[in-house]
Amino acid sequence: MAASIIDVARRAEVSTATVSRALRGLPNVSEATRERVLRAAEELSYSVSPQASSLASGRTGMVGVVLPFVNRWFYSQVVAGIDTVLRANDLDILLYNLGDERVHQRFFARMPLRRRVDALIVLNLPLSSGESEALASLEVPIAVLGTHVPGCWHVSIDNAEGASTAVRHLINLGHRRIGMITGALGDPRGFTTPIVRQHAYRTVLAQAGIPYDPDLEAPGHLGIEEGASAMARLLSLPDPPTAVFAETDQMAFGALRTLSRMGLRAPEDVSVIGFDNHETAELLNLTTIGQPVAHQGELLAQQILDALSGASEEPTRVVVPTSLIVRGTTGACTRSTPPT
Amino acid sequence: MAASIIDVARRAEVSTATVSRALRGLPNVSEATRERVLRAAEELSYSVSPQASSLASGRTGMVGVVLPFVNRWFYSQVVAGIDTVLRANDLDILLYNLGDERVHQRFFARMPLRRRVDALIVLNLPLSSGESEALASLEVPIAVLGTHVPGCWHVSIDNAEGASTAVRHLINLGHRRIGMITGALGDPRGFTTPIVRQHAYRTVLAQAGIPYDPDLEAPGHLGIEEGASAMARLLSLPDPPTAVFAETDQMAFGALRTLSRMGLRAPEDVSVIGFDNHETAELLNLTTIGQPVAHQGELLAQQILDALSGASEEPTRVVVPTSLIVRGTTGACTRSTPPT
DNA sequence: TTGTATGCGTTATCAG
DNA sequence: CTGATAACGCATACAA
Repeated sequence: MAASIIDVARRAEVSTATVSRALRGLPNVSEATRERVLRAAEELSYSVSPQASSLASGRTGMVGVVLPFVNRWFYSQVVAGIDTVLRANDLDILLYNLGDERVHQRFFARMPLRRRVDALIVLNLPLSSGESEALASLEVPIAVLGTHVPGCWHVSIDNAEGASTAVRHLINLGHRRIGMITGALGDPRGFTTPIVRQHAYRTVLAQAGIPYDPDLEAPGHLGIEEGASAMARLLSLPDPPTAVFAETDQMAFGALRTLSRMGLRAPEDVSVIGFDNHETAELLNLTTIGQPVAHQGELLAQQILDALSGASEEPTRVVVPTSLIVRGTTGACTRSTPPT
Repeated sequence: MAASIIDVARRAEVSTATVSRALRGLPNVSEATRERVLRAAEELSYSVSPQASSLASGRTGMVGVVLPFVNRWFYSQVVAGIDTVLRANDLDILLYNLGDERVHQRFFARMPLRRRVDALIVLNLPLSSGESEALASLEVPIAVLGTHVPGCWHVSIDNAEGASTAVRHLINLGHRRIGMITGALGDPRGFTTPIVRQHAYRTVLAQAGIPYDPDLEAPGHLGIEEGASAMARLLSLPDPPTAVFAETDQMAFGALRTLSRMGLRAPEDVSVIGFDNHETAELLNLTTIGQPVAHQGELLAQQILDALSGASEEPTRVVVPTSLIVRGTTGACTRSTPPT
């Protein structure tokens, strides 16, 4: 049996209260007794029971991290960022991977982290209002990545800005016939990012006086395969685009694969730009919109720390900048546009 | 304040013991009272306090997952596999990312999951004997991926077999001058996988009667960049290899990049084979040795369930098969070998 | 089948 | 600065 606080108290010849204080570094303990307690604890290789401690103090020392896909590059990167900061403050991560729709349902039905965590970090999950309320009912600070939820701390990138930059980059290169490979627009859970990026695409084209052509929007549903087939569809148009903006790098990868399989090259035949700066983007020399991924995780964790320490009363919102990363898949338009 | 078991007991007009039994589905409760209890709990939106429950029962409902890098494809994939199985059994994942050496040290110094978890899953972490003992002292079932630890459950692939298959594939294609890009051999923590794969490479060459040439072994230290420079070194040899086995797909990616930047092609100029079947391997058409990644996570989780349920007394070991996945980067040797 | 009573290991509130 | 003691919320052995 592991030693308990009582054993330590006996050995140090003090009360359990004093042991508790000494071990937690509270101020009102004389150096002499603190020494004695620490030694006794050491000798018994004592460690506090988190459960008992939580039960008595109300704090759990754990932060729940809820996300849709642990196994995707973006999310695993964010988790790593969160971990860095939380670990340094002795907070543990309780992971909830809600990729599967049924798991998602079950999660909100049973609320397994009720009373389990001191705070919550939610990554890019579209939440119904009922679900938001359910989370709020946990009465712990919540930091959200992506979607904004009232009363929550918030970190995100400016998707409209990033997407606009991407499309403008293509326009600046002389392209006028610009396609977009969109993704996850039809997902029943209603992720908002795809919508925002698509809207920016349309807006920038309109601002540039380029007429809207629905054929140039190829829905892809995320994923490499989907990006590939979307690109194939664009290329089969009577008047195919000279440049393509893919909503995510993943889809851009698929687009590039289609190009190379058809014997076409980027940017000579078609310029391609993605979004995310996925780790593979550099490998494939893909021009893209970069966002600091792990850093967003660190920011979320920092917000949690602020909330927990009471350093900041009001939840803050921080928008991190994206940046255009020009690599080899975008170039000047060489084909002329058709007559309007 | 959240409702406690006492509130439920009062409302259902039974004792707290009965509430506890009814809620956990224990057999010796009449249907009528169970109904009443469930209803009362529902009306009060009651949920048990995990801390109190743990304290009283000794079980925590959590499994610790300790790994070196959450943000790498391989590990995030394994975690997803683990999550699938554990989640289905209402076990939570407590994540410990020990990538940083200092974090690693601190982890073993403080053993933060002592009393926190019912079981432990360790992914590919090379452990000193002291560290193994420290984990064993937690007195919970442990499942280990990769390295074998006495007394622990165990899942792994046959690295020697896989690497041998890779090298034999090249030999069968007529290659005799075969290089290897090795990785992480010098890591102070002493991962064993690199050593095993390298050993297999040497053994197979010897068996084929191909003389050993140390120049053909290019240390790369994992990572795309390292793979790229390792390949550059191999190509700069007076008598460069006609085929290269990269210890991991990541390093193979770097090798491919070097080739394409130098205007060379795979397999026409140099055949390249990797190991892992990383998600990007298909995209780059890389021939590789595939291993079921998420599945290994599921197996680990299943072992933990077996251990926890007492279904199996003795820890089991399972070795999952690898498979040669032939894609486009390996082909018949066209260049003749030099005179021995 | 149900209730009673005790223990689980701390923290925190008082009093000293 | 230190000690006694009441929570904390539940599980379980035992009794009924």
